[in-house]
Amino acid sequence: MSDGQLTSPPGTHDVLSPASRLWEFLIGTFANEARRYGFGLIVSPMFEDVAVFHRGIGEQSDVARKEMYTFTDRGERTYALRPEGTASVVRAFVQHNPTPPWKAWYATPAFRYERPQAGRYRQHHQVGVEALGSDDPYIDLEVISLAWRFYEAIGLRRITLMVNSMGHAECRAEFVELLTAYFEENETRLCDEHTKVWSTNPLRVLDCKKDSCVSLVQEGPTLPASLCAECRDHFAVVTAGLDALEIPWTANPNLVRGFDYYTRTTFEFASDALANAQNAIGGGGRYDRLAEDLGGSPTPGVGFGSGIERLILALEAEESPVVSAVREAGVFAYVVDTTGGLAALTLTSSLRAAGVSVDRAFDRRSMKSQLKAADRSGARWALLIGDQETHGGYVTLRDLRVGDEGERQYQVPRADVVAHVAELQRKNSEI
RNA sequence: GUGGGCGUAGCUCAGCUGGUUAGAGCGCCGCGCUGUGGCCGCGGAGGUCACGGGUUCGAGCCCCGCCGUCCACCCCA
Repeated sequence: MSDGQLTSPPGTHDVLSPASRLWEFLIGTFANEARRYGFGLIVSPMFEDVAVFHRGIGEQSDVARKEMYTFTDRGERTYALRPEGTASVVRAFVQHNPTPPWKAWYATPAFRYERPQAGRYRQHHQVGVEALGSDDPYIDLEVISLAWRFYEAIGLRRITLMVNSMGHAECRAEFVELLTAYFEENETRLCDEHTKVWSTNPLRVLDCKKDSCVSLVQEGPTLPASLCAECRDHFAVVTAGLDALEIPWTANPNLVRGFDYYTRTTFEFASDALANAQNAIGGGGRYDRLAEDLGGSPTPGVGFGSGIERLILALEAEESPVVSAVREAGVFAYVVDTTGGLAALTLTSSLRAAGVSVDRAFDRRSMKSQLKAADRSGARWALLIGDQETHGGYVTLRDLRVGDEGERQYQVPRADVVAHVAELQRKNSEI
């Protein structure tokens, strides 16, 4: 529609109910899980001084080079919409200097200017956690296990966890040196693309999918071989911990991820149900230099983020029963009032105060029409109030999911209705 | 940034080699049933055929452009 109709910008989407119920479920489940692990919610600005991201994710990263939404405000300050979650959380940590270990979770949009396609959008959404102030590998394990338990809780089954260690700054630098020397010697064996651009970010070649790069990388220096004893030990504790928690994992020495801030532990979760290239549903790692790079005192950290849109794609691809179950959940009761609407006003108010989820009709529609709306709402019960009920001082309860006409309706005194329906809802939720 | 497919009703789509009032299913509203949803029957509302040009006696259909969308590459959530 380019006929003047205003629409959402390219690569962005409106999520309406009932599809958004899945979002409520995912974010709500993540919030519960994060609280259970002792993480507190952080709400921070969706835009930051562009330096936060340049110094954070690295100026040579693809995201910083070509995908950032940068703008200048009226005060001539240069900002960028956040392309990912970690850098701004660490900026907030540096600014407020909370007592470590500091554990924060978030749910936020993230913005990247790129061509939209399956599972990739210009505005997508992530839930995630960051833990700052400890380099203990057991805190890496808290982050990874939180992610794993979260995926279990939302019903994902076909998830693969890949782990790797980048080493600390010296190991990493040494590896990059070895890699650079190796590529210089064998430049002709790189794929066409990387022959031109490999030197800006040699690590990128590691996850190139072209045959030429793949075979070259296989024969070249490896990250594990470049790790110092301390980094090797750190990684060994992480993998042993995964085994102790019975979380299946595979080592992937070529897993480097897109942001430059990673040190030591890196990991990524992929869905086996997603066939396309966008099968990563979450990932993260350790970033022991990031706080320092953003002007704070040296503070190690580890975190992870997961894309909500990707989680939904993965659940759908698995044909998870969770998807339909969550989408079909509606209100529990629906008030049908053919006496004008005042009775529905007071009854819905009392029911809601008692914790019952209830909807009603408006516009003085016919009973037939209101019942139709009740049916559509997904409500289990219709609460009928007509002239008979008003005069008799009762409400008729109609079970909308019973087929047998004789068994589906009964009357409850007006004074008892709220308690009665609240009880029905309580029993229903036990099932 | 590069390349390809597709834009017809709220949704999913049909529309023959260009031919006169543009169709279906689902959804929506109403009626059959002056107090009762889901099934059934009947009726109704809803479309400048994305947009702008062009060719033609005539364009939803052909050509050009443009926007959007989907998909692939790069890379990621």
